[in-house]
Amino acid sequence: MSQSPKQSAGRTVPTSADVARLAGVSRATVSYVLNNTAAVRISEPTRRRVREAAEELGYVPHAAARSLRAGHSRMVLLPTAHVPIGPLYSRFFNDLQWALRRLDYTVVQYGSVGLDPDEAARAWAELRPVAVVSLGQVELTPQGVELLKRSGAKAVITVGPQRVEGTHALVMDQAQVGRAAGAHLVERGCRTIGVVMPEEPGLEMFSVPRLAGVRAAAEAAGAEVLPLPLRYEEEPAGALAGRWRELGLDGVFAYNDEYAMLLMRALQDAGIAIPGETAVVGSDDLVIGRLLRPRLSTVHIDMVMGRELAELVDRVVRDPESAPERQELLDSRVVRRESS
Amino acid sequence: MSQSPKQSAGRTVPTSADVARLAGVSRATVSYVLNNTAAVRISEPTRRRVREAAEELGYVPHAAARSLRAGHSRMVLLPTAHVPIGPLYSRFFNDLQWALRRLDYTVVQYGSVGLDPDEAARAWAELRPVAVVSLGQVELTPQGVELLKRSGAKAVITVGPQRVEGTHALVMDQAQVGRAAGAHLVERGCRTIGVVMPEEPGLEMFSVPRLAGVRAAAEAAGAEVLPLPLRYEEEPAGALAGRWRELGLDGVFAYNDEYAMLLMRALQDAGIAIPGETAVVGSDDLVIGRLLRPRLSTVHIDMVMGRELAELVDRVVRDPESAPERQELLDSRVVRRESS
DNA sequence: TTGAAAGCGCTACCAA
DNA sequence: TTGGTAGCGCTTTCAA
Repeated sequence: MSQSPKQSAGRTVPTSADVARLAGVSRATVSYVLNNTAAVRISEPTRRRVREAAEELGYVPHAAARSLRAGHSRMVLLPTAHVPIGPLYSRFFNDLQWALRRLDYTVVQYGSVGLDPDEAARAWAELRPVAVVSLGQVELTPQGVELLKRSGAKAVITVGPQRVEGTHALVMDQAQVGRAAGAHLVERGCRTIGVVMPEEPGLEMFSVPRLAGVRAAAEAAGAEVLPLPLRYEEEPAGALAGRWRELGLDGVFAYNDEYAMLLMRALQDAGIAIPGETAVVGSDDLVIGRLLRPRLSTVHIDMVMGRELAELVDRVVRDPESAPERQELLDSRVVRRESS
Repeated sequence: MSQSPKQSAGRTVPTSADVARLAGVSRATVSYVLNNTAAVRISEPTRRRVREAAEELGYVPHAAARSLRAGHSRMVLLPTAHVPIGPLYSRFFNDLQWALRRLDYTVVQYGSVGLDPDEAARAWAELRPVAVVSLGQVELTPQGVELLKRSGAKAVITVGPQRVEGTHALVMDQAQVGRAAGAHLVERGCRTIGVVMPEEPGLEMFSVPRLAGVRAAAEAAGAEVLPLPLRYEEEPAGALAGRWRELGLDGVFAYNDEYAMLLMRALQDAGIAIPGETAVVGSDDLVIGRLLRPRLSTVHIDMVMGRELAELVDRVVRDPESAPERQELLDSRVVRRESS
């Protein structure tokens, strides 16, 4: 057995035992001092010696060892996939992380692109997170939830359009966004309404319920709805605009402001008058929506704040029974500008 | 109560010992079977018994215990902050994660907003990652690097505008972007060039070198450069446009296409002719840059691919001496459209 | 072919 | 006020 002292810079990673040795105390004392354990009182000179030794060695506690010993971690795992979800979502995401860290959780995003739902759940479970907060970018099955809970997760929370068995669900009723847009278009007199469906993968979770919402609102008023698959590029937008008149649409809900901008530009280039010939409504109320002319009408979405969600996570971790299983958290309203 | 009490709340997380007991073998055998250890041969019936037991219990290995025992992990840590860096970066980021997982690393993003550089490095070190890849969103000091290496990180790689002592650096020379834009504007005849500097925090790492690049190109040709702080909102853009003529600018590099769009719209609303009175150049070659009229000229950036970086990470992990300490990885060129 | 047991780094209980 | 030490879940050496 070759005991090679071949650590990267020749030295080995310092442990609490090294600190104890250098300070001339026991490992227990080191632990007490560095964790400020309230139940034990250590003399000031000893404290100082321990601190100095730790400093000198560049000692950093080993999180895995600590949580192994403790039997639990404070890791909150956020599964992510690359879904170009826009500033709204990413702002929320950031707030959430910040708020969780303030509550003393270690927040870790786990990129799960290309894993199937059960593989993914297993990979997360290996890390033994105390909570998993799925923002709906990655699918979560009831089996996955069960596995996570079995491996110690106190809270499994989903934020998204769908309800998942066994989780605490923060429902974002995307259909509501579609209903708002649909109702608005109907009210503006539209009778045949197109709904842009992005072809980029990963957006179905949002686009499908939004379409359903438009449908509900439109059909209640006797208007027709036509889904319009579209890739986020100039060419397909131009092609769609090219056959616009044969589609006979007098209104369109364009998934979000970015797709709306793309389509609107293509329609204008094709000589379609907006809103005269076709009314256009986007969603998410992005800054860019105000840059084209006519200014884009949009659905403004009020999202739950990251801090609130962080508090929910904390509450569920402390007492899994304490929170409602399901909570609505999205509110939306149409901001009418000039394109509708 | 409709739930069977046995497997709901009070149950404990199954360990390899539980699997061993259920299968009627030792823990060692469980480990051999589940890890397909090549050095040991286990009979097929035993293998099956172990697998079935693991399945039945929903056993998931404990990553912390495993890496504690192994003395190392395969975790690659990517520090992140919320920097609205655009699709270019986020695409790269995603590719990197995917490629690293294919090389059997566990990729974890660690949100580090609001931590100072040394706190952050310490927090990362606690997780004992085998590699840290900093995409330049979070600052890394030489002390931080030293700490990480001391705690076992084999590779510390920075990707960004700056070189950091002790790391393998993949330099993205953002100044080059500025130089390209500056040279282009000078060539179009501009003599007094504005450079938009976003006021949103976190972008200085990109905006400052880009400004320096424009300066270099402009001053070589005897042109002047004026920094223009700007927040990403309609109002400040309008205000800037309002005092445009007194600034006497005949060209502007607008940081990126989004800021360029915002500014261009404000300038047009203020009656400034583009490119006649002022030429506008953005950066990053985003889709939206083609939606306004005139179409936006931009600096197209070719970034290194995530896969290449993943391979570099792997090489450095396996042999820290094997790779060059510094490598250029950004190439840029002006795409002239109509705004310049 | 399988089992017993040591030990990774840490904390918490109990003893001194 | 401090030290000794068991044991968290896992892998791996050595023995059977």
